[in-house]
Amino acid sequence: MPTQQRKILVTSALPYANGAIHIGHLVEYLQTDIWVRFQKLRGHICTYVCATDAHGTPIMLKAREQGVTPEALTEKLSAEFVKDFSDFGIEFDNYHTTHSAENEALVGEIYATLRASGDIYTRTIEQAYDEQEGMFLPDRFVRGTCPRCGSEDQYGDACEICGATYAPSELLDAVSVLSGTTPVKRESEHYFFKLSKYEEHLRAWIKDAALEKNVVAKLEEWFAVGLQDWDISRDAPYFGFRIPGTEDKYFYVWLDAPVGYMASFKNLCDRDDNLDFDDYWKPGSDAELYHFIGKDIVYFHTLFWPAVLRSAGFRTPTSVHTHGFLTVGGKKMSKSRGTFITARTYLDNLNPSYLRYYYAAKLGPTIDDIDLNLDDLVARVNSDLVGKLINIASRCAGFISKHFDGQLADELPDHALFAAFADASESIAEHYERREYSKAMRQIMGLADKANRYIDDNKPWVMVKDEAKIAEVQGVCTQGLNMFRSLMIFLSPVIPVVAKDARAYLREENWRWRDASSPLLGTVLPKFRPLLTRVDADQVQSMVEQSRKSANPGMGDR
RNA sequence: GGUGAUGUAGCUCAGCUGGUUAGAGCGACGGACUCAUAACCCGUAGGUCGGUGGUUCAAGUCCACCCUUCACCA
Repeated sequence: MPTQQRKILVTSALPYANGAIHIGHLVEYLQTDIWVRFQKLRGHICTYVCATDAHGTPIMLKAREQGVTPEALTEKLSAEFVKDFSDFGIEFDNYHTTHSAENEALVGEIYATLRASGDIYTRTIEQAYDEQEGMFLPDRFVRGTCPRCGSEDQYGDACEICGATYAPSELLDAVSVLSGTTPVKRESEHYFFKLSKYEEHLRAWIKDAALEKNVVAKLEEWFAVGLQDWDISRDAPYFGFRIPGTEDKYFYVWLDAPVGYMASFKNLCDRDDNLDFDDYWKPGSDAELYHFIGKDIVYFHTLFWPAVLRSAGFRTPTSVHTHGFLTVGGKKMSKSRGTFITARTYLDNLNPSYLRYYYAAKLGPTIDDIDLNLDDLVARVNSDLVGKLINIASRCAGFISKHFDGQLADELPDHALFAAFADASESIAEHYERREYSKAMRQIMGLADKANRYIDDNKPWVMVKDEAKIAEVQGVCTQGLNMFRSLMIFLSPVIPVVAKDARAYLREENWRWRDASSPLLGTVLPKFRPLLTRVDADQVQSMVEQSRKSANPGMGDR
């Protein structure tokens, strides 16, 4: 049992407002949501905040392309994000945006402190400039021929064919993606953050944070090369916050994005009397702070962010939890294969509980990629969730309602068996705590097998025909339903909606983790209704078809 | 290209610091049961642990090279 109540602040990476949420994004939000729900179930004070990442050149250009303001674009997408997340049962305590008053104030405050500490300096750099559009071009907005292998139409930062990295100016026949004109080199003054100054602090922090070993290995590489100072400014036109004291310089989106974590929390604190911003963010805070992220943004969260926090006089994160990418059928998500599945397309076809369970069954604490195999999803959900777990309740419920007016026995016939479930609770909790969800799921399903075996061994359908043994049927089914109940409590962070329905069936108000260790007795239960239906492979197929069509709208025309 | 990962039964994955006949779940096959959303229970088969070479009394487990897949290179 938890010895004392912890204060925990958790974040997921902020979704970037230039496209829809897809099943790859969901790995992270589901991983985080499960962890947060688990902590709350354990009785800790756990706060989960997120926000829309609303700034930067891609958003500015996308808005321009659609003929709307960036504010309007990001607000529209934010609303979609919120709906998608909520329909997947992802329960934020607050969802905000980086384009907010709180964020602007915090970024300004942090910048002022950084400057005062002497951690900011300016330097003139040369960059690709589009004269027709009148703006500097991010590397990705310049395309041309790779100087090494000669592949055409490559991005300005790296060649997708041979993997070479270079500056946009090295590309042959470079053109601006925006205007199609040839970019010129132009000088501009940029603001830099002295990251190199924090190398020692970062090394110490990395040790304390106990980062995953592959993450540490990657960081070691970066240290070996030497930390470069960080360019935190961009020239106008740019959608973001203007740097105080300048006319046409803006904070780079990656500076204000992580500050968005703080801003979202601040926004929540302002209307929740039980939460105090400083209590969580001042140095020496006794609260825990965790960022869940994907492995693509390790750099920003394990180097820049802790260094900026340190320089700005805030506490640093307790740890950063990094996950891998999602592949579908062993390959990258692909629009033409129909495996680029948006959250909405999934929801239009399948129950979110399926995906929540499937991800949980595959997730561990490492940065390894996880694979979504659609046939495997069908098999696994049907077998584990419906075939064994819910089946326990389903096969006991009928006897209880038919022969005992729905009433559970007052005593369990097999205390030792129930104790085995209670005893497993700490080990399962440990797995959740360490984000070893796949291990937790395996252990839970092992117990489900045990429960089914118990029912099979005791054969209530045989006893029920024998007058002398009919009382035993009530006991056996009460035992069965209690095992089911404990397992549903263990699984409630993963499949909250199913758990809620199960709880309603059992006529209980709410569940805490420790409730799994004490049986429910004597209650009169309502008629049992199926808690989850099997996945139909046809539904999966139609989801894939739909994804393929919406990704290639013209293909059906011919 | 450099760096770091990854590759174990049809599928999805466990295998800690090298040590008896390599494990699980699902699927397949056989049997049993009929309470349950054709679910559940018992049993069987199935792997030269990516490849080659090496270190060792002993290697999925260490080393080298090659191949697959993936990420990072700010």
